[in-house]
Amino acid sequence: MRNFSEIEKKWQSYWQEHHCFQAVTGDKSKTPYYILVEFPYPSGAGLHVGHVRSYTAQDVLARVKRMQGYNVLFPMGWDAFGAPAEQYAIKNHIHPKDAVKENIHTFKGQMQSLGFSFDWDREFSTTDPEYYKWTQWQFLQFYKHGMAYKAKKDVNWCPTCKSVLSNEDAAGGVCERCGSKVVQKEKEQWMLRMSDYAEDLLKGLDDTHFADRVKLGQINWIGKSTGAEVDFTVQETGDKLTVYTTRCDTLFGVTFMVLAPEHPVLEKLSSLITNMDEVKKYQEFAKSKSAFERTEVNKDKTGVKLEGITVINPITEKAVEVFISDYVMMGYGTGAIMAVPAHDERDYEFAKKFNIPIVQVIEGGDLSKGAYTGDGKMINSGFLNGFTNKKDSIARMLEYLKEKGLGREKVNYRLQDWIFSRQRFWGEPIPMIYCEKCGWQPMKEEELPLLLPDVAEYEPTDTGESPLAKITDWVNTICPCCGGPAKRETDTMPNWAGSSWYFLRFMDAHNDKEFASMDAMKYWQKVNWYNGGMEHTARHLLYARFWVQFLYNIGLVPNKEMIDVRVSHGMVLGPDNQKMSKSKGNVINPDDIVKEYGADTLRTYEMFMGDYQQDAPWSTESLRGCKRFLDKVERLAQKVNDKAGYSDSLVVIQNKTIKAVTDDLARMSYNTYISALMILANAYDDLESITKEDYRLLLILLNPVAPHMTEELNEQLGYDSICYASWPTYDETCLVEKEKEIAVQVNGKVRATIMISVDDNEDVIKEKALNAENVKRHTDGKDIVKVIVIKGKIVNIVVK
RNA sequence: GCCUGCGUGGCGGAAUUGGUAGACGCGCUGGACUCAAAAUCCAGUGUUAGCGAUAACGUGUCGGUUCGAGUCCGACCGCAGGCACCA
Repeated sequence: MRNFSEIEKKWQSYWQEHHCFQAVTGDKSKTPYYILVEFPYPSGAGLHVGHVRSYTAQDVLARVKRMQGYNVLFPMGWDAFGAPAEQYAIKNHIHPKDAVKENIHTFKGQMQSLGFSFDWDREFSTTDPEYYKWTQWQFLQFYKHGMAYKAKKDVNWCPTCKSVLSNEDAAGGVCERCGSKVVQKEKEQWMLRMSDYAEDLLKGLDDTHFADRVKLGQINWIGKSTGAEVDFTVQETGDKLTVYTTRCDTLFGVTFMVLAPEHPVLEKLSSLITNMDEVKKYQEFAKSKSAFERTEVNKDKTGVKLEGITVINPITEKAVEVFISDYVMMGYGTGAIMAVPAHDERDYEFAKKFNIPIVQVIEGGDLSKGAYTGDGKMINSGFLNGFTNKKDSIARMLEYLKEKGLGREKVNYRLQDWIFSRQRFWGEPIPMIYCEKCGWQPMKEEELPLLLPDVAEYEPTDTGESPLAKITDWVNTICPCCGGPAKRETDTMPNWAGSSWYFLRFMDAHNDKEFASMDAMKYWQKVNWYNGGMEHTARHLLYARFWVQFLYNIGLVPNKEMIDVRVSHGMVLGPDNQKMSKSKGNVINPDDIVKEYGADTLRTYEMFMGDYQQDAPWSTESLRGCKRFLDKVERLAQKVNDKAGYSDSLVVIQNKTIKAVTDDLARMSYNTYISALMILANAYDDLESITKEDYRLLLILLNPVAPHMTEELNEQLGYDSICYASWPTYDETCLVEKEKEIAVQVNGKVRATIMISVDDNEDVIKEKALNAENVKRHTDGKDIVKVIVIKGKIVNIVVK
């Protein structure tokens, strides 16, 4: 297309003026189909070629589905709260609101220049008060149903900047801004009881069609494990101390116990612990470490023995020593473990360091080299002696524990409650009020939204509180309960909040009575197809599913899972096969490509570059190849004759292409979709002339990926816009070629090819195969043992 | 360490249920058109040997199943991503 930028603008306006992509909620004449792509974070850097890849893939799907007669909902919006916008604003001395407005403008312009068929009538930003009103409203529902609570939690704290850091900003245990060592500081934070939903989130996966790798990501994150709780007794006081283990079969091998440094029982027992100073010092030491350091693997085990305390192993009734160590986490299980150094690597390391005895209870391995974690015959294990495998031993031990009341079966999840507070300005204010007299009180729902104040200062405070804390006018309010003086919560919600339900809002984006009406949600039902980045498949998806399941349980959404298919796209890497980054200087800007080659070329290339779910490097040379292909399609217009119907010689390849392309698109094989069209275009090019209908078929099949030029060429043929066309269907009977070349093998090696016709029976094919010149050379003088004929595919002759 | 994905020409990648490995595109080589260039078109292009027909080898490595393996099974090596002291 010589004037591609003009043509692209022309059709972009045409689509807008004719509302071609508007989804009408409630249209009963069509089947609804909801296609979603992750709404972007509108950063200052503008749209990335990676965005273009997933948006194009979904746009292709949306355009095909429309032609197939579906009522397609394909919306777009903005996920604009969060730290990057705040930091960008601080750095550039502008209000985050203005920064976001600017960035959205840029992003939207870029998207429109690429011709994506979004329904812009449903556009919103998570930062719009009309939207975050409902995010706040939903938080109140969590609170009212006992799902939100305040708890003391450690946060990453930079003592130099006096600021709370996200895990990303504290990566490597060092403050990103000033380079100081990050420590842990306790802060009261709002929490959502997501761990209550662990089992439902796991089971719910059965009702979805997520890609396997996505499902696995969810399963790993939830981290279900089945084991047992076993009660040990403190010898000196008789207090119960419970551990969690998945290996209760090794109870006879327990030689010590380890508690997390924060374990609450330490305070209770402090009068008995004779080296409490040392214990306190270790607790401080553990706390001074960042989450990063603490979870760093392969580091030396550290810890302190609790002098004056021993616990009784309920099975052996022997006393063992107790230690504290930071390799035991308070957040998982009971914060206490029974240590079996013979059969656990971490316990083994610890035992070696502190000279604790090691008792082998399973045969196998070489304990001078490390713990044996495999299966085997039980030894030194009382009533378990003679058991030959883990499974039976665990079952027997559990039975025994239950019988004697010493323990019980227990399921644990790694999934923890969701820390919902951020000490930031640029987020949804949490609509809670603290009154000295009445405690925490929710705001009245009718007073929502609680707007972010419009102020000049939003830099972080020295105390680690949100910048909102400085705005006394805003903070001071009255208690909704008693009417006395009270203060607002100054923390804001995390970035994940607004993105946990935005797909529901798209179903009914302008509703000012509800976050979305039940009628609208019942009409659209679910997101049929959701694409996004691999980096969001674990957390964003889990948060969104949790949010939806909660809304379902209180009767506000029609389905427990509101997303059916989830697929994650691969990254677009730089030409050097590295992740694109400014510092590497390998960033490709989509605007430059659109300007020089046109949107259709960029779209086609990004679909052609490789497997959609796999990373692929950028190549401007290959991009030019796609431009050449589109130019060739344009030149074919000169070959159009005035004959009616389709050319006879093209019927087979046309039907084959329709089938191939339709199947390819259904399985997201965009690169082979393009290649099939290249083959078709080459077949057209081989002919002297083609008919109008031949040509139009190619244009329609190509339209989803190259919508502008195909619309233009289609118009030149005198047809109505492809927006009103139907997706072509194929005729099974036209797929079979009358004549076909197949290979003939001798002992598995191809020796010749023969032409067969549809009417040939097996004997005829056999004869043709055996008579082929080169086949005879390889069979002469040999015994033919067997001739295998796979009809329409291959002949294999076995000789001796 | 665990989980997941991937290893195919000079390059990006095809091969949907085992059936002509390398579709399609890029690049490269030669040719046509042109005063010349660009664009376009034609031919060739896995490696080795041969003028050629053809032959041998060839999908990370080793082994297996099969008339037939890139595809299935077993062991291993390498790369990428995710989780990570989870008891």
